[in-house]
Amino acid sequence: MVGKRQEKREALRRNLIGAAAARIEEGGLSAFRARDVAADVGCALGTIYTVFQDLDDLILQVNAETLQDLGRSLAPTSDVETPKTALTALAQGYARFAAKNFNRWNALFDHRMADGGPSPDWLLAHHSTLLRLLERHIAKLTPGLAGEALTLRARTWFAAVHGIVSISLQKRFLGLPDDRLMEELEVFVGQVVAGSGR
Amino acid sequence: MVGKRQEKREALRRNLIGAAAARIEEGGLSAFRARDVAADVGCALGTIYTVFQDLDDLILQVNAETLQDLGRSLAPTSDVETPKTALTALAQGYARFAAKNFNRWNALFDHRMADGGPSPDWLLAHHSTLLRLLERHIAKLTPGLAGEALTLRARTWFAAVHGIVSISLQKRFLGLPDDRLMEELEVFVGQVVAGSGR
DNA sequence: TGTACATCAGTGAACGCGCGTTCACTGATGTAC
DNA sequence: TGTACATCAGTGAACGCGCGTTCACTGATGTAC
Repeated sequence: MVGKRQEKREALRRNLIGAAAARIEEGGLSAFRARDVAADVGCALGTIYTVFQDLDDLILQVNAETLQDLGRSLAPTSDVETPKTALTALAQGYARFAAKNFNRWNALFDHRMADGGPSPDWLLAHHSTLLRLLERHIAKLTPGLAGEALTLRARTWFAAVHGIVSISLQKRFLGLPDDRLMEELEVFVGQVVAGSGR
Repeated sequence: MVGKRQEKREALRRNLIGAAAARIEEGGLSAFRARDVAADVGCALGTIYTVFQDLDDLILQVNAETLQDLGRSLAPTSDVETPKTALTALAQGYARFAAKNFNRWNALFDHRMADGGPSPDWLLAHHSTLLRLLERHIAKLTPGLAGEALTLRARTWFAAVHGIVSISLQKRFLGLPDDRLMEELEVFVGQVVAGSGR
């Protein structure tokens, strides 16, 4: 049976990604070690390198999964709502996901390619998918906007919300208090929506 | 002369911070090495540790300087302008500073305390000073807002602008194209200002 | 079904390098008389 | 002003550790006949 080997391989791969995700969530990217993942999965250190090119590769796989999880947790934003309701729900859903999966979510932004180059295309595609969730509602809000300009506006919108969530959650310096975050997001979205009607 | 020793000491300290800032600006925090700084200044490796507690300490000093530079470059925002003009100028000024001092600016947010703890108070104080630049104009915009609530709103405002600038400049994934950043900031500030009039 | 051989997933000790930090030392600067 | 001594800034070779990655090996799985 040829398929059995492949099945085992695939299971190993999933286990490694799962263990890596758990480790990243536990201690953040900076405390992430190949040896820990191997120990968690119960395989030899070298085994990781028979499945992934290097540690960076493994981290990218984890990030891809995180993006998919994020997408799933934002999905129930249907068309029937007003743009304001929908955009508020998306912003707050993003904040909730970030808070619940803090270190994995951070890894999305902390991780830099070893050569300093851009992320691989397949990862960028995940991002675009998520941005399209926003575009729908922003288009309703500002009917004149379409194509390139709409995509750009969605990016700006995401970036602003991300900034608010990000500064709030890494309490390092000027963090917003946690309990106020949801409130601030609602006010913020309300302001931008109110100011967009032209 | 006792003062002469202290003078030399102070000069060495400034040289080290200057060289460190240059190195950070050149290659980013992740490529920052004690040996490089020592070589640039022309002193021994160990000398760094006679002036600073450890490398972290030196990095914090560089960050403090960066914050001061940022403050200076934003300062010419006088009271006579409308809130919209002033807030647009501040947002675009922030973007300009970030673009010109990209790696030093990044270091402000990339750097984590070794023990995972918060930044020292004297560094937080620098942040607060900068936030006060915003408060002035936001207060004019929304007269009902004061005290704690005003500070919070200023933080949210800063975080949103920071997010837009940050996602744009680290081109990694969904970066806004550089030349559109200033434009997007203007539109964005316009929207929030328009939506704040209550 | 059984035997001999080939392939390849998985192993883990060892390599190699980078780099922050230390510490015994030295030479310059300051003090006492 | 000059000499002897004390202090302390500055030195840089060496330490120590962490950790990603490799590679010669082994044992399990699959194939041929």
